Amino acid sequence: MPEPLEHPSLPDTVHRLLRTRILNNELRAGSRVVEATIAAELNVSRSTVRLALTRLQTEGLVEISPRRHSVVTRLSHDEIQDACYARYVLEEGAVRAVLARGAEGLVGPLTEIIDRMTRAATAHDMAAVVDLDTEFHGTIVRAAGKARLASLWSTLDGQMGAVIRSSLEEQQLDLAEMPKLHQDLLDTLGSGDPGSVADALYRHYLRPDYEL
Amino acid sequence: MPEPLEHPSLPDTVHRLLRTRILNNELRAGSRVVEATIAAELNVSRSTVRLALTRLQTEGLVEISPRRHSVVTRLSHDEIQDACYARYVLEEGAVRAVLARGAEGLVGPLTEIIDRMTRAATAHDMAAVVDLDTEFHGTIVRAAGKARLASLWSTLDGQMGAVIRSSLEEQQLDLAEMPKLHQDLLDTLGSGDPGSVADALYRHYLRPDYEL
DNA sequence: TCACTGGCGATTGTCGGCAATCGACAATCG
DNA sequence: CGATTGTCGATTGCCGACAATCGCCAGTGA
Repeated sequence: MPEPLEHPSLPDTVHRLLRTRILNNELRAGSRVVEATIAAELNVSRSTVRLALTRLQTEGLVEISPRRHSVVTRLSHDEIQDACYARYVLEEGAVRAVLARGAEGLVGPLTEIIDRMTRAATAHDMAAVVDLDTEFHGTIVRAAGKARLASLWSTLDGQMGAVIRSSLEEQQLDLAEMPKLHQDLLDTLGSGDPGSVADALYRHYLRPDYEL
Repeated sequence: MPEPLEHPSLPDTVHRLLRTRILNNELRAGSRVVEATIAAELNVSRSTVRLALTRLQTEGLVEISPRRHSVVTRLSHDEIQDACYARYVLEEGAVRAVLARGAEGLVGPLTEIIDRMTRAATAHDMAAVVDLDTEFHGTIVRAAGKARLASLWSTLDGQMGAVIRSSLEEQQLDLAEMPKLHQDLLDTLGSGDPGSVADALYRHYLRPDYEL
């Protein structure tokens, strides 16, 4: 299978760069993002930055006010819950498909991710833990073999990274808890019962007091 | 609440135009789409067309091969099923939220849509029926009050229009059946049981032999 | 003092141009 | 004669420039 050699386009690169900057809080929520400034800094044209920004907009990471300027999205509590619910719905749909074809192949990779997460957590490496969280859930979603589902899921990626970060920072969540939370999820997945996995996912993503 | 007066940007307009052209099969699946040609025809710049095309790409309506040209997506049977499953998952998630807060307010609007659909079906106005189908489901999804969910749902809009059209054309589906199918869905919705609505939705979107 | 108006800098919307890269076909070689 | 290479038109990737529009603020008059 001769892989077609992925060559990232310039807007792709800019998009990814800005994205990580936002997620690392180098670009604070609420701060203005000016096309020309970024363009000059990265030494690319404004059009390129522009395209990257519109992508970030569809991901919900920046808001573009026409004719005015762009702002890094500041997620309210409600919006966070909203994003979490969407993510939950998508992942539950994926899990149902995974279970229908048997989840055995997943246990190995997921366990390995949890191992790495444990190491990252003891090292207090927050960035790594967040990445591994994405990898964990992404592995599940991709295993469903539903391309559109996975693609929708990944558009929520950025926001979720922000969500986890803020949860951790507000100490509603302990870094050390993360591996355990995912181990629980994996255990439920092993049980093979779609209903209980759905429940576990719900608890994983949403607080108990969340109202539908 | 002073609505900010939506002024569609030029790319927006181009995007919508191309979209309807594709959905109306004026731009056939598989045919090439050349930026410069469209630009000249609509008397706008290539950059504008370009932006519209990238949006269509994220909606899965065109495929852009880097450095080559763009092609109107030709959906294989599997891809159609894939898109349908994604749509089903999202709408089920929305319905659960709707039911949790009571679906009474929905019955009126949905009945009215079905009425209009009946009239359109007897008039053999396929385009209208397809539009009303999206309106029906869109009304449900928006009623859930989950912004992200609705936004993800609407990115699948284009593809679903194509799906319905092809189903109708292949005569796996009769135009006259459409209102009845939606009435069934509405009835189940009235029952208030999430499980049975989920089943009904599944049947609505997917063939019985669909494998998860 | 305060509301309003008009100008100014800042920022985005749109544009057309140049260079890079592609596919197709012709020319060339073994 | 088949395979490889060189060339050419077509098309996109990226760019910088100009025009439109915005928010801000000083100036004006009541």
